[in-house]
Amino acid sequence: MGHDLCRQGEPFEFIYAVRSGTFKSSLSLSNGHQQICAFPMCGDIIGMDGVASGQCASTVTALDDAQVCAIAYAPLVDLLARDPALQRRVNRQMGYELARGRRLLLLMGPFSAQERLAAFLLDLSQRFSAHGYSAREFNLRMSRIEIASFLGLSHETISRAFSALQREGLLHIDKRRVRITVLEHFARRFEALLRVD
Amino acid sequence: MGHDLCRQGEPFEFIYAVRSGTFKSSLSLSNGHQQICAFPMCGDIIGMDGVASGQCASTVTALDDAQVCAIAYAPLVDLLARDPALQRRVNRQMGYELARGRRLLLLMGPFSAQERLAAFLLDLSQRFSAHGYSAREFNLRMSRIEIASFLGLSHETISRAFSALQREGLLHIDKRRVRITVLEHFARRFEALLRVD
DNA sequence: CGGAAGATTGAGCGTAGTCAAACCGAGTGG
DNA sequence: CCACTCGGTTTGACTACGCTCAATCTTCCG
Repeated sequence: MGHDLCRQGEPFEFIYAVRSGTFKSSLSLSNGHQQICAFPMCGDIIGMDGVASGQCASTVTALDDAQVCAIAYAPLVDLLARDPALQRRVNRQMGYELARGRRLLLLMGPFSAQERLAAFLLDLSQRFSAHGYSAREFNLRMSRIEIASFLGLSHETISRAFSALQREGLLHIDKRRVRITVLEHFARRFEALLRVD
Repeated sequence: MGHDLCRQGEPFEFIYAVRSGTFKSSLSLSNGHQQICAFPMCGDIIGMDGVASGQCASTVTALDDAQVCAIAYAPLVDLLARDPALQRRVNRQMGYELARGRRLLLLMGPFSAQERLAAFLLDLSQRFSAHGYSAREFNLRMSRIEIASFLGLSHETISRAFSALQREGLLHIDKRRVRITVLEHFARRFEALLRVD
């Protein structure tokens, strides 16, 4: 918890398959600013973005107690050559990450603070439910500040957006506990955000 | 020119290596909004984001006369199994795309319109110069509206940002012709934007 | 108890969005 | 040749959303 799985700029050696827990991956710029660019969790692969440069492209920090499976990249490459099925799996995963990044980029465009936050919660909800947890009620592992950085907003705006969603009766928020009142309502209200075509 | 290389939702069959020309890849949402998420050009690989879902994840449109090398994906997979060097190359390219996406996401965060535009121009400049063209002077292949969509701004704001950069003497803009007055000044003024750590 | 970090809320301000008008160049057709 | 349209661009005026600064409150931990 709070520990770094890898740090931006370090030599790239491992990729990690997340088995449990939540992480944040962040980029820091030379001007001191820091931006969170993903919240990897169960089922995600961490570190693929270091393949190209040979350096870890981002710093990945655990937000809670987590378990990962570290996979040394160099042997993996050999293994891939001998196991086409595995290779296909790795390629698919990278394609998945790419597509997910695209979708996210989309969010940052012409959407209001409330819409961004709603889309973020919907995304979380879907990922939780894909792994057997409740889609309606869950604990956020990340602070308002981290959500803000991720969505390109200020943390005060995140706070206000939560309050606004609650005022509209769409969810109940208590600290980091989120309960979506009626998932169908919520999803219908914001479905256009993440659905393509 | 103006033709689609592939369309969002179509079965995924090919990836394309760009030999010349410029493209835009865009996502369209169910609410009708459209977002440009990349401007692939010479040296880039298009279509990797379809690997995971088996569908083209975005619509890719030529912005000028262009040449691409189409590579059928299914045979490529077999080939990769027999050619580890090529496989490594493909993985690197995907990692590169991933990292590039991350950097972009970063831009959408807490940066002003002028900074985003400048970063966009710097990125273009670097890509042009990497392929033997002038880093100081080039033609934009895309409209203000397309730049706006890409950067998550309105096209009027793009226009104003160009004017502002010109007023500051950093560049000269005439329709789609861009001349950066002193590349070093320009880069120093905005270097923090894309440089990590 | 005191200090620190997180969260919420308010007040004021500024940047960028929206709406609108005008201009320009390229096509098209009378 | 000129009139017309259409898409792209620029600029202005007004508005609004979100940022900044600030105060307050809670929780957590030393």
